[in-house]
Amino acid sequence: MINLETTLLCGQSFAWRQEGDTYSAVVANRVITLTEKTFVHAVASDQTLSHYFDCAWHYDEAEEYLASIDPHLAACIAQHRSIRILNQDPWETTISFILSQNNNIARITQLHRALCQRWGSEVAEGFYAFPTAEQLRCATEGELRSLGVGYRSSYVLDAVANHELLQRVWELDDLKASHLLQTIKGVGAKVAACILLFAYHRMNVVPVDTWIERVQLNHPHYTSWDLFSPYAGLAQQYLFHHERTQGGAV
DNA sequence: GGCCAGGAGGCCT
DNA sequence: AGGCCTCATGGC
Repeated sequence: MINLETTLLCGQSFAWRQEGDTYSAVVANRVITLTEKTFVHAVASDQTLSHYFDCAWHYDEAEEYLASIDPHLAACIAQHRSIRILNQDPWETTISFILSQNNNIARITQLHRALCQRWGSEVAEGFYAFPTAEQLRCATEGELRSLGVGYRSSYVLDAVANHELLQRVWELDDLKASHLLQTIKGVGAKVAACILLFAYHRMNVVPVDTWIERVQLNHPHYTSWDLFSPYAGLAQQYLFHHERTQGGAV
C-alpha cells in the first residue's frame, strides 16, 4: 500500500506527472507508469522500483512507534497513511532542491522538466531523463537563466563542478554529510537536509522550512526533533503534509 | 479587468 | 539585514 499522490507530488520529488490516477516519470533511464492499483505488482517484479519506493523498509514498525509518542502525530499518520520516503538519485535530488529555494512546487517541476528536455537523454517518445552531471557541464549560466532558473543558475554550475563529493556523502554521519553538502554554493542547511532525507535515506534528518516552523509554533511541546528519533524525518513528512493541507487543525 | 505588492518549502555577501 | 530570478496569487 502506498499514498502515491502525497509521496510523489508533495515536494519530495519533482519528476512525476499526474494524469487522473496515473503517475509517470523517468526513473533510472526508464519510463515508469503507475497507479495505486498496479503499484504492488509493479514493484514486486522490479528490483529498481522496489528500491526507489523503499519497499523493504519497516514503515509499519516506525509509524507505530511514532504514533505512540504523540497523539497529534498519530492522527497525522492515520489520516495520510502510507507516505513513503523515496530513494532518489543524489545528483538529481541535489539539483532539484537547489532549484527549490524561493520557489513553489509547480515552478520547481517546470524547471526540472526544462533541464531534462534541454540536456537530458530522450529515453522514450517525449520522456527525458534528468541530465547527468556530464551532460549539464555543457550548460552556461546564460542558458540556465533563459530557462527560468534565475539566480540559482550559478549554484547549479557550482554543483556540476563539485558533483563528485556526492559519492563521499554515503560514508559520513548525518552532521558531517550536511556540512559537506553545504560546501556546494546554494546549498544551506535546509536544502542539505532535503538531499539527505530524500536521496540518502537519512530518516532522522529534518528539513526545517516555513511549514515545519509553523508546526513547531503550534506544538510547543515539540521541544526537539530528538523526540522522534530515529525517525524524525519520517515524522516531519507527515507533520509537514498535514500542516500544508489542513493548517493547524487536527 | 488591470495594477501592484508581497510571497513562494533559502542562501549568499 | 538585504538582495535575488520569476511567476502566481490576492488585495485594491
